[in-house]
Amino acid sequence: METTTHTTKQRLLDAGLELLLEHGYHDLGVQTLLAATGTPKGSFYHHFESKEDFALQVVDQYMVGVHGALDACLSNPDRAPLQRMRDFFEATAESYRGEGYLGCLLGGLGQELSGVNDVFAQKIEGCISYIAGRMAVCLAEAQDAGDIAPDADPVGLSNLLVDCWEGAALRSRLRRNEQPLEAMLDFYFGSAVTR
Amino acid sequence: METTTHTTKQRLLDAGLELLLEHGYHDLGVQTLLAATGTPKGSFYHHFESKEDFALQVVDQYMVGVHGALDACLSNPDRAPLQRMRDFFEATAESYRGEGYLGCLLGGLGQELSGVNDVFAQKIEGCISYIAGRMAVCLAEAQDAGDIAPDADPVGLSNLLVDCWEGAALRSRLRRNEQPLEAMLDFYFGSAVTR
DNA sequence: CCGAGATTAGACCGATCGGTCTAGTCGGAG
DNA sequence: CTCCGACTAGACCGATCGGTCTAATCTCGG
Repeated sequence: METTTHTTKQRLLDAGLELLLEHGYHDLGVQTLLAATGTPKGSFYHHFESKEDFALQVVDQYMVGVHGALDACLSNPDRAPLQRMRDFFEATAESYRGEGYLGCLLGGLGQELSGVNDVFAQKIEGCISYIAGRMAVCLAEAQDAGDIAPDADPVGLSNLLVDCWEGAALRSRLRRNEQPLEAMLDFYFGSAVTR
Repeated sequence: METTTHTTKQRLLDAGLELLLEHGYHDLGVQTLLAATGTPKGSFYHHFESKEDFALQVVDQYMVGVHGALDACLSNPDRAPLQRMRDFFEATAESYRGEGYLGCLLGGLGQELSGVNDVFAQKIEGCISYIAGRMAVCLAEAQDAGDIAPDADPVGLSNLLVDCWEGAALRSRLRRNEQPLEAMLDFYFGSAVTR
């Protein structure tokens, strides 16, 4: 019926968001996922070709949320471009808090699988570079408004931002707190890009 | 005889540095390691209690190299403090190049295992914070020399540096090139900290 | 030259992995 | 009511996992 996709499939994807973030790919067994959701194995393999296919669709599911947050934050007319960007990361940090500071799913799967699986490497790289692209648009607006240096490179600065964010998210996962995230944002928006 | 530790054990640790970086923890089977080094299983479990024990000792082995590079770079009297710090990361980037840009072992294992294994989480956090501590010393020197703002926080800036580096290393792994690493260093040393 | 501990050697183990298969259940179109 | 495709249900499969065990083989002090 294609409403919010199928409920069983959706339930699996939602559980996948949580479980893949916590366990990573290889440490999450299909059985664990099935037990956590009360799903029989036949259903899983009806909806997904394989565990890899499942994880890739979980990433798509993750990106649905990212798209939503990007649209909500970056188009806010009441905020300056740089403020809108920071709003997005503050909202992301808030959702990390709700998960117990386990870092970023993209970073986690990217780190674990990109050495060995090109499909995943390219998928995650595409997701991250998409986010950076959205940031670059905002940085260009900030440049037009005179908020950052006229000779700055919005694309370069946007990739830097998401890269450093991923690093801060990893440290946040190691420490289970928000401090690295906030420190990174303060540095980037407070003392660095602005000038 | 405890010369450079035992050769079989050392051979396993050296192979572990490579293989764990490429495969990560769960994707690297003990059998693969044994086949790659021509070691029988009995030897492996004679020298190591378990696969986890092995990986933890590989991290120790990794840190031996890090200590060496830190000592070599950070005590160079011919370079200013900030230059010495950048020297270290440039040397690290050079070694990443030799591995085909697979990122950082600490970041890789930390990301994969810290959600599920506290021993690893604390081990990796300790390693990263040790590196940051060494950087903080150098930043304090830079502050004394007037190279960074007198009100800057060396400890905070040093953690920021290693966090952002780990993020750049992840992106470098996804893209298999050095660009994110250099961009991050240019930003940090070029336009940000200095002032 | 002997004996003992360190190390090598690899067959073997139960558990778990991802994935397949067949049988049953369900809901709605005709 | 019938039928058919979508979905559920879980037993089952071979492969591989980390780890154990026993026996053979080195190494070297006495």
